[in-house]
Amino acid sequence: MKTILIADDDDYIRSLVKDILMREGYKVLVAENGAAALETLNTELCDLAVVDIMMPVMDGYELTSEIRKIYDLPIILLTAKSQIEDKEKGFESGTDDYLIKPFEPKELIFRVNALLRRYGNASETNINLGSLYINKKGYEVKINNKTFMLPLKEFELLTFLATHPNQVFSRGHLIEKIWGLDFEGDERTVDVHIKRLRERFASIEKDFSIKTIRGVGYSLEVL
Amino acid sequence: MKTILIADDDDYIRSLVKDILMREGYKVLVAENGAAALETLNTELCDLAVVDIMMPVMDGYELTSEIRKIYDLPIILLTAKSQIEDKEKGFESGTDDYLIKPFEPKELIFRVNALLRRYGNASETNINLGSLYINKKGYEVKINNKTFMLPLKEFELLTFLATHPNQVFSRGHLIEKIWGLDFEGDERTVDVHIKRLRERFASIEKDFSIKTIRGVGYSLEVL
DNA sequence: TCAAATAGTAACAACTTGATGATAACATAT
DNA sequence: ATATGTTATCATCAAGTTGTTACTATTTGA
Repeated sequence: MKTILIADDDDYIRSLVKDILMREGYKVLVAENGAAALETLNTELCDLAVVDIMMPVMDGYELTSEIRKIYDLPIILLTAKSQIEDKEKGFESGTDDYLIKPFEPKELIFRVNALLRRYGNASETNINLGSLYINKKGYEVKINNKTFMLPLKEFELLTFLATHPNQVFSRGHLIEKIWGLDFEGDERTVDVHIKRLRERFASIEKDFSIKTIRGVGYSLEVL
Repeated sequence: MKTILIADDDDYIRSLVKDILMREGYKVLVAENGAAALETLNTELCDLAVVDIMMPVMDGYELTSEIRKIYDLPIILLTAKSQIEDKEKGFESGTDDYLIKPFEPKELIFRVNALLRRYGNASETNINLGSLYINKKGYEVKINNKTFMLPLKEFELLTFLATHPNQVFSRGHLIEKIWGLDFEGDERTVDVHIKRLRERFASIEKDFSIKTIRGVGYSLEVL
């Protein structure tokens, strides 16, 4: 699921945008000002930000510039003014798109979807879990910056567990998700792959481990 | 210089858009219909396309879908209607943005600039990736300043991989992008070309390599 | 404490997959 | 026509991956 950050000091707009996007199936985080927005970005992986221009202390342009310095996610500006100057200023600070208030929900949804389709997949293709980093597109696993090459099944298993950390999955569930519904084999197969993963990472310092919940299944536990 | 393709059957709009964008410093190519647009894309490297919805024979939606099958460049739709349905249809066919006629020149410029800043590097003529340098127009590859002359297919394969470093592509995907959708041949063909590339660069010092991800595909990994 | 249930492990064999070299088809230039 | 270079295909080999089995270890609870 993709995550969208909303930065707006206006309660009404904030909850309006939140409702629209949540109904569309996005996970939404809200921030009442620029500082809070930056803090949120620092702790959560976001795929896109919706930023209001008019905010006290740090306005939308400033916030956009600040975000651009560190993060590389698409930004939509909300503006009450339709003046051309605003558009230029917005572009200069690094906006990808803007919406003029009042806007139609469909309009917001279109622009969010369009930007995300093309670009916003940071949280979908990368997993960052403490010392564990997984790049799905590159089939690459890093632990404390040491790169591991895993066989496909082990990679898929680790990736699935890491997508839902601290959650226990039965062998049946894991087989269904990774091997597919038509897999006819033994559930012990999962045990063996878990073993291989543990073995592979045995010698390295890390802040996670694959835990066995006897009688239930496995989970990737993050300390 | 970035290249923009305009597809519109209306002479007036075509030359209007052309003027606006040329004044902004872009190289502009024009096509009077969908077929001509596809042909142009086939022979020229374009960074962005501005497509009118209302065109005879092949309308803007169709053209967008066709472009999407092969190319990966941002598309802006021009529409005379502001109906929501159009927006949805446009999104489904793969549009990145749209403009409602009549539009302000500044508005067009903003959207073109915003899209190009983020995605518009298709006509980027060189790639610099550590010790690897590729000049697309000159079909020239340099590694540590040593020049290599590659056969076309090898060049295209290397260039495609280098455009998306550290990303794994299936043989099917590579064939689609380099050989085209109508290639009927064996996927093993990719293996052979990969082998030739490796062989060719085997004796030279370099900070990249073509990695095999068993069961998935290949990626150009940069150290 | 002991038996039953459950999980961990090692070794193995079947299976996939990729690398490679040879070859033929094709194109191009001489 | 001939030589040269490019490209696709195929068969074969080598290597890596995967699932199974049998056995061991651990936990649980009667």
